[in-house]
Amino acid sequence: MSNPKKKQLLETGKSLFWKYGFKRVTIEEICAEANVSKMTYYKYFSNKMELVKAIMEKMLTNSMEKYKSIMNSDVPFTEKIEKQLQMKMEGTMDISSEFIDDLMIHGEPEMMEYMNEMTQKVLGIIYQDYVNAQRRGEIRKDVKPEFIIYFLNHLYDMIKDENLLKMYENPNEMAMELTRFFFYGIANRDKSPIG
Amino acid sequence: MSNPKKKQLLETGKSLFWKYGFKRVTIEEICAEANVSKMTYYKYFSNKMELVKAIMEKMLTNSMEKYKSIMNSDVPFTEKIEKQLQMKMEGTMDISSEFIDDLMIHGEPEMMEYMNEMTQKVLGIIYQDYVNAQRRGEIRKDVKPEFIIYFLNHLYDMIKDENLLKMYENPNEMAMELTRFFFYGIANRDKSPIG
DNA sequence: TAATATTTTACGAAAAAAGTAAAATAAAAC
DNA sequence: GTTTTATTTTACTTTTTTCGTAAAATATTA
Repeated sequence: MSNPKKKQLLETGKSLFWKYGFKRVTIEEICAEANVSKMTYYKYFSNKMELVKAIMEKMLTNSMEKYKSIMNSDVPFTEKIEKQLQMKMEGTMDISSEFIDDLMIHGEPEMMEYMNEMTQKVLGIIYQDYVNAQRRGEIRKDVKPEFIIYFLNHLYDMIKDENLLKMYENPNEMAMELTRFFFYGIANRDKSPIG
Repeated sequence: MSNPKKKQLLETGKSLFWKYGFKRVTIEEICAEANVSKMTYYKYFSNKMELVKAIMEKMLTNSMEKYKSIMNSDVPFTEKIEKQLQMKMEGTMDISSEFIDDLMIHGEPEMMEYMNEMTQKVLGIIYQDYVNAQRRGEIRKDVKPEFIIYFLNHLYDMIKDENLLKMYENPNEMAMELTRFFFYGIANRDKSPIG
């Protein structure tokens, strides 16, 4: 990041959004905390959502970078999955529940659209990874790649399902469960057909 | 608490205030979360501050009850102090930092006044305890009771001092330090003149 | 059924936040 | 040291949110 003022805004924004969710945080509050004037804020971001997006984007970029480095490493597929479950879900992708609440439950239409774009983008990359994995015989050959995409899309819907969310202590736990299910099905993991 | 609706409001209010501080929480939000209509809210509390006060009062009552039960127990004075340091400061008196921030830094004049009233009330009780303790020889005889009050009042001011606050990880830690200092001075605790 | 409590709807008033323009300062580049 | 560029300050208008209330509808209890 070249600009120090912009960087300050991104960092302060993130820390405040993480604590309170972005609905409760005002632009002026961010500016005050970041020691940046409101005018300068509007120079870089035309409104609050743009800052949210920028923060998301940055986070996603970091996240994807780590994801790729795992996927490109030379270890068995299952091991890659393990690493991702541990790292990506709870580590790098550490979205606070306050943030998720604002994002999902209080779903601003503009934000939802942006989220979908992002998701599609990410899915595209993940999709290719799974196609490759399939070619190398790392996952079952009799699974249609289309089904993978379909299911991943539904995973996204499930995350928004409050009834499902209730079953877990926090969104993270739910995400872990869904991902585990996605890769291993309900079969005993030790006897998984993947290997 | 007789009324279930009122109770709901107090509980939901507390949990939301504790998380976000009362500035960020709206009355309608509390109502929605508590499954109480806005009209019913205004039946019991004429505005947001009244709810805050009620919550504070309840908390303070519980707190004072425990305080008294310790002070009336038949153990050495130092032991009482120890118990209070442990329990009252971090346990029962568990005011969240978000709440304190709203209370102190963004000091609403109305709220400050209320806090002062409360403090005076509490100080009165504590003062008597110290007078009694002094009579029984549990604390130094050459300390003026007036000084105790004076210092306790200043303790309150110190808590508001941002520069002092910065020195500690959280307000609780600072409060502990101040209280310890108040009772033991800077002398080595094992060789304390109190006993 | 009558009396009471609670919610819904709908609204106007007040307060807070968003967003903008122009002048004043500060920082950097020349 | 002057000019350019970036940032802040001030002071405002507009928009949005929140507050608080009234009256009618619904639910609860006696």
